[in-house]
Amino acid sequence: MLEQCGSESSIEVTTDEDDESYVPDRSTMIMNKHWILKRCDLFEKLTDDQAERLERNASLRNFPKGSIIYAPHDPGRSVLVLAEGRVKLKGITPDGKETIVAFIEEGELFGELAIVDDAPRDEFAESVVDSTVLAIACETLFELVDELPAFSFKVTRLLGLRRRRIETRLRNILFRSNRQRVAGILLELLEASRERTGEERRITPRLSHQEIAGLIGSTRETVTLVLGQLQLEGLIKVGRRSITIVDRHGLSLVTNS
Amino acid sequence: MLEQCGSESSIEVTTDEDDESYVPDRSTMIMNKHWILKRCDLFEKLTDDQAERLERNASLRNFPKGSIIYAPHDPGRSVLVLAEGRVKLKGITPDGKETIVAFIEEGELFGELAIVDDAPRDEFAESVVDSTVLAIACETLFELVDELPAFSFKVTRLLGLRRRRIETRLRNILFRSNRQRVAGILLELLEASRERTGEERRITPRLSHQEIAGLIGSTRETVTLVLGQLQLEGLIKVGRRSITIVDRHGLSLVTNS
DNA sequence: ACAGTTTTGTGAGCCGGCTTACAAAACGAG
DNA sequence: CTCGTTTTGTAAGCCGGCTCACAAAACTGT
Repeated sequence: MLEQCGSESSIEVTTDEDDESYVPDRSTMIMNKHWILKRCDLFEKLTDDQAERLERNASLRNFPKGSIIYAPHDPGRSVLVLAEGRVKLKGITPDGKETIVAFIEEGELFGELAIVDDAPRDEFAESVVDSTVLAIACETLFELVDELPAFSFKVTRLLGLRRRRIETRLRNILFRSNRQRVAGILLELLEASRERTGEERRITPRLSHQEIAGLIGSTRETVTLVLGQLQLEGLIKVGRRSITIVDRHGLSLVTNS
Repeated sequence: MLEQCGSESSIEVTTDEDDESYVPDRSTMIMNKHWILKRCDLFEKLTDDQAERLERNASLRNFPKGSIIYAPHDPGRSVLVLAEGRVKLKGITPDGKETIVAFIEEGELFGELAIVDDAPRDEFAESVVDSTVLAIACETLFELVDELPAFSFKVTRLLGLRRRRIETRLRNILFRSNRQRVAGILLELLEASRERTGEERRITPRLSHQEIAGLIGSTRETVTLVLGQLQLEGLIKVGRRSITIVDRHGLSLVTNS
């Protein structure tokens, strides 16, 4: 369990060239920085000139499944874009349980609090599958913010939206039973899911019961139990790392007990 | 308990003139909009021209102790500055318990997620003492953001810092015992406190045990109990609505059990 | 197909914290 | 000073959820 690999691999922008960890496998061969930037909606509206400047100060790295991209107390002078894979932002409690803050999907930004100040990171970023990450130096972003007000606003918006989400999550956890928490997190995850099968919709970041427990501050066993109940009640369908919401409205009734 | 007054009083900017709720009592007599803006560090660097434009599109209102400034599902087209008093941002669980998101002190901004999009509010803002609030229309802020990049960055920074704080709070609640939560929230509140008595420091927003419970998702009785224990152990001193941290380091040991 | 790993299922037992129920302080207003 | 309100203190009893302990699937790589 929890093979906690040492935090020897802090990701920070150095120069463009000496990217020793660049491994030209099937995916990164095809992928270039420009293509990655265009795929991230924060950067899609940039001019070619601006994009190019960004690329010059960005470095691409590969992270095998389960490796730590950054850890608490790491400097945090770059903002990261997930080019491929999936990343888990988490904390570790003193007794070793992992509290999951968020999942990052392809094309999404993370570690963006580095923009705010130069405080160290206060969470782990771990690749849950083989991932490739683009690191952009904060200074480069500052230049962009200065000359492009629209871009600045997009950043503000991103921070704001994520804050709203996490505040909702906090309210959905305080004072609520485990049953309510599970129903709540399922609905929350459903928002971010696009996959649909007819009327029913499946939670797209395929999660284990252990991970769900990490999201709501519960245990694996209890989550298994609650999911079982919800299935019996015909609200959801569960499979291995797969949850399909059958009765969305019924679930929202459960959250609000 | 919880006298839930109806949400008849949504605060939104109308015009400057017809401010029917303007009551020129001892405090608002002295206070003018300009003075209020200058006191909020977000606006302190504005030119006189900009400040004046802001004032024209801002409206001042008084809220007696315990009134609702805005409620969930309210439009949310303004950003608010607390000129005087204290405001509590909270949610209400289905069974009537209040989950406190944050306290707002004089000179601080709140309801600022209106900048991000025009989604309705998703929390209550309640004045815990008689308060006067300045409402600024979002459109006015947008103009400012466009022409003043530095201002834009300040907003981003504000959102980012608050997000970091709330993420920390989430991690400090998940998987943690009530004892750990109390110790954690005390340290968190201490950060925002300036009041000091020699070596010891007092939590400045004077909180009741009930409110502390609302912050960490616990009950009043349990909080009373835990605070009693912590006092016995010589880590803190408790009085009526008053908590003084004696052994800060000892407390941080408690949080990380 | 086989061995090892990951994920899920299930149950007994225990405990922290919630509930309920009072009561004593401490405070504020008149 | 007195009455009403707010805040805090305390304790018995109960229960949701955690712990611990296995075991059966389901998936992975070889």
